[in-house]
Amino acid sequence: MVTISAFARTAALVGDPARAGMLAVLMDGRALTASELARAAGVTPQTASGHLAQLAEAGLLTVARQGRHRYHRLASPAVARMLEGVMAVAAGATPAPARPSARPPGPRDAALREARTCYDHLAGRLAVAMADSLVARGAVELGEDGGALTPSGEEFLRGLGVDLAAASETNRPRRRVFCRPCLDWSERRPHIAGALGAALLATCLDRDWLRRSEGSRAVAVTPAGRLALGRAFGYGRPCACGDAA
Amino acid sequence: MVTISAFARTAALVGDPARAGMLAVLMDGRALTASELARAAGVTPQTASGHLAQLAEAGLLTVARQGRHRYHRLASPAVARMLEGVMAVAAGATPAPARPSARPPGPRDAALREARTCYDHLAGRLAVAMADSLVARGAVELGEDGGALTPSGEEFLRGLGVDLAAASETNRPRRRVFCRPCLDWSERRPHIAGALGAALLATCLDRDWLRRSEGSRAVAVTPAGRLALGRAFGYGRPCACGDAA
DNA sequence: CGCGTGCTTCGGCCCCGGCCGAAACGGCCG
DNA sequence: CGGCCGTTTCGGCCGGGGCCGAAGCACGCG
Repeated sequence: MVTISAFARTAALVGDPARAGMLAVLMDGRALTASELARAAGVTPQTASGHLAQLAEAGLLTVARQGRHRYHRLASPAVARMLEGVMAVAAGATPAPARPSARPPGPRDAALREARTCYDHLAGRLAVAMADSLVARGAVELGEDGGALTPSGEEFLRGLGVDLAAASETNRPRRRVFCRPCLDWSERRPHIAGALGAALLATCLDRDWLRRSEGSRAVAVTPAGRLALGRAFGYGRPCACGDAA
Repeated sequence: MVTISAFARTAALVGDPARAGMLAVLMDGRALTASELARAAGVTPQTASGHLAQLAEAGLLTVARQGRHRYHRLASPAVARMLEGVMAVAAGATPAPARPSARPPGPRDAALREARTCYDHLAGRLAVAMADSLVARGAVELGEDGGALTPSGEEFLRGLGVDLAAASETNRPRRRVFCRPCLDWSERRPHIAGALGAALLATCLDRDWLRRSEGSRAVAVTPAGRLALGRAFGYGRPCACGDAA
């Protein structure tokens, strides 16, 4: 039985601005050092240290000591899902009441909105466009609570070089159960998460269609990627994805 | 773009013990009055009123005025999913460090562990047994991130009188996308949520196999239910479900 | 071996936010 | 109309917890 106090404690850990900032940065699935996280959260190292100790103690983070650095990462996909859930609610909640002090979207934010990693899969305009394209061609079916890869989708993705067998291995079940919608907080529309989303991202990185940026969750589309993603998903064409959908 | 502050604010709303208690009670999907929620959270009505105002303002709750009562309920399935996510992390996090002051499981807790509602579907030992049985007979496939109803499962459930067409209507997509695992925080094993889970609960209530208890999330198994659920899912038999699975 | 660096611990400050008592508001009933 | 009850608003109290400066460890390197 989960006590109310443990329940509240877990949420409260996410509810502090400094800790929330750290967790948001860790959402891309990478492991970061305490100092990097301190900078990301805008606090001094000693404050960050306290926060990280709490998060680790509660099982939200795992730490790996390596030399004199300590690398922190999200402890499990369950933690990432929880954070996604909070983000989805936060996105749908207050439609920006009045915060003109918040910086207007800068160039770096633009890159993030275009394409970024979200724990272990892609997010941003590119990811939403891919999801739209896959749904439009009948390759996947997406609901609010789950999704499925159709036989024709299986064939299509195999043709693209996506390693579906490896994707299945990371999950128990046999087929069609590794597809899950994840509400994109910049686009406010779903993209594909789960093992299938991870496999898609892995494929894009393997084939050098996308490259991670240093020190950011943004990913850049290479020229080869622009060609391949354009052909496969209509990415980059004026209006392949339905704005009115 | 979801700002870090909105993200943290949302989590912080869940992170207060009094609000967490209210939200946990509302997880069964029912609408409750402010006084009921105050009692559930163990605070005075005026304190509860403040909390409820915050939750409504942030879009976590919707309120419906009815006479001199105000009924509060979770604003959307997204909110329920977020709370589920937090519960799952809280359950996996601290394996009861040392809290002997917490009451030992009483008879009421026993009923809750046996069978209860979880937003719009079943949870507890019964729900886990149903999920196990459905997986064992190949009716559904459950992964960590999603699930699917197989054709044979579709037939089996239709034979039980589950209204799959109505279940589909509540979700956009055409088929097989309304099945989702939900980690049971008393059993620590997955049960079936999503539209399919809701349809199963609706069927059990319709056929009077289960009855809601007044003022609690617990549900009671009727004699007819014991028979029907035993036949359909092996519920009640000594070891029909695999403990070693 | 001693310095620099990454990280943690300790102590004290201070503010945010939850809590309740008292009182006002509004619908309902007798 | 008067009393009642569910709910809200206001004001003041108070405690938990975040924050930082300073100091203490641990690790690696020259």
